[in-house]
Amino acid sequence: MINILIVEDDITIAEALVFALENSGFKCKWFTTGGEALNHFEHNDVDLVLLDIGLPDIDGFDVLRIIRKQSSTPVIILTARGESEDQVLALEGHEADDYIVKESGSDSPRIIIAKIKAILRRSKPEVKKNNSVFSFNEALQQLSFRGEVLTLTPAECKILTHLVKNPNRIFTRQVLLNVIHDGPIGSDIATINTHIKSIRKALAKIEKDSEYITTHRGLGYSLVL
Amino acid sequence: MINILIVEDDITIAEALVFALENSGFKCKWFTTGGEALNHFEHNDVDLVLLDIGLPDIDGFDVLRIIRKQSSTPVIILTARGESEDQVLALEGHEADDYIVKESGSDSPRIIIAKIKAILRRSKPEVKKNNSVFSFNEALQQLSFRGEVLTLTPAECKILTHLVKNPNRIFTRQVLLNVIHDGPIGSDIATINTHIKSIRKALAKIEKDSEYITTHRGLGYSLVL
DNA sequence: TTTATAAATGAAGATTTGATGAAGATTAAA
DNA sequence: TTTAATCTTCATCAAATCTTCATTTATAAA
Repeated sequence: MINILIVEDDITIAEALVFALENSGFKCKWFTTGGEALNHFEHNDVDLVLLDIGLPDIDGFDVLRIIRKQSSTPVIILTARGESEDQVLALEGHEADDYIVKESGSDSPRIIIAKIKAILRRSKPEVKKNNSVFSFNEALQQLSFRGEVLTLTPAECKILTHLVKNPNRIFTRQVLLNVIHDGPIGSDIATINTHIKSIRKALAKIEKDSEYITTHRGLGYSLVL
Repeated sequence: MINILIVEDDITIAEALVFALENSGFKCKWFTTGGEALNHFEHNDVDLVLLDIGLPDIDGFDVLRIIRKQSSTPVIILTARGESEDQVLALEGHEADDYIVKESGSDSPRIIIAKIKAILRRSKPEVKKNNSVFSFNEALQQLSFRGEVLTLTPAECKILTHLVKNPNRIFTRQVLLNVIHDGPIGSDIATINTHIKSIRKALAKIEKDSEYITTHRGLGYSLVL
């Protein structure tokens, strides 16, 4: 689930954005003032910010600066057509990741979504997750726990990655088995027990008695975060 | 030194770009055809590509696809005003990092440079650093390791060059096979095992037990720097 | 508390994957 | 054409990993 924070005081534009983004599977939070937006940003998990420059209370660039002080979350500036100076300022100031010119054209939402995807692709996943205990290095396909790289076998890594990406959800052994094997290969369900054991052992090597992986008797396993 | 590869058949635009970029401290290589550009890309250290879509020989998107096959080097699409479809295509296809609309306005170069800086900031900095262990002599097409020239066969050199240019990333044997062969020639995947063996042997001749090339069981190989 | 069931554990066997060395095939050079 | 270099294939070995299973421990219900 990717969370997008929208800061925009024009209701028409904001609602169009929210509509388009939620249709594309993003989760949106929309605020009309910089103050509310900053408050939300500081207390929630935000993956990307769409920021209008002309806000009623604070200057958009100040919002950007305050965000940058505490995080490297990608910020895309929303700017009205022709405000070229703003664009250059935001990008040159080593602050914004991109800008989008607000247009009424029908392609506009598609371009915005495409840009968001392009930027999220670039931004490092472990930076995005603020206080995450687990982090995943996409390039090396490595999971880290409390900053330390876990030495896991491929099957163990697949299981734990799945749990990390879907925390606080119970998965049956059958589902976890499917996570390991692409096809419908029939292995004994109990295999998962052994894998879970190994994963717990790997976690314990870094932090003893960490009970991140919970057993749900008769159901399966979950990762509590 | 940041190397930028420009692919643009319009001489006026290209020269303006080169002028602006070199004035900002970037080093530019300019080609008018996709073929020449790809050839240069495959044999040199390129940090970012500015790619025009309307090329005389190959379609710009094909160039982009071929680049993506072998590397994650940032690519910015250059597009003429109004070609909105192109923009969406390039970004949605999970390929380009951004696009720029070519304009004659005086702000245009400033925006381009600002965008380049913004993207380079996002793209992994570790790719550029720590490369003192390996160095590439462009003129002689030779790789050196700890100052000593490596005696490698062409295939081995291509593989290792690719790993050196993209360190700390896992490449499947299939991808590394594509690096050797331009076309889709079908060789046994296991061939790569043998090449890797030879490369390791060549490295060991200079530094024993250097574990630069890591095996990722079930996935592929990576170069750790 | 007792009992039945589920899960944890440890170890052994089966399977998969990669490393290695050598031989054959292909290509390029003399 | 001959020769040398290089690429590819293949068989074998070693190691990592996956799976199974018997045993012990924990849990929940009667």
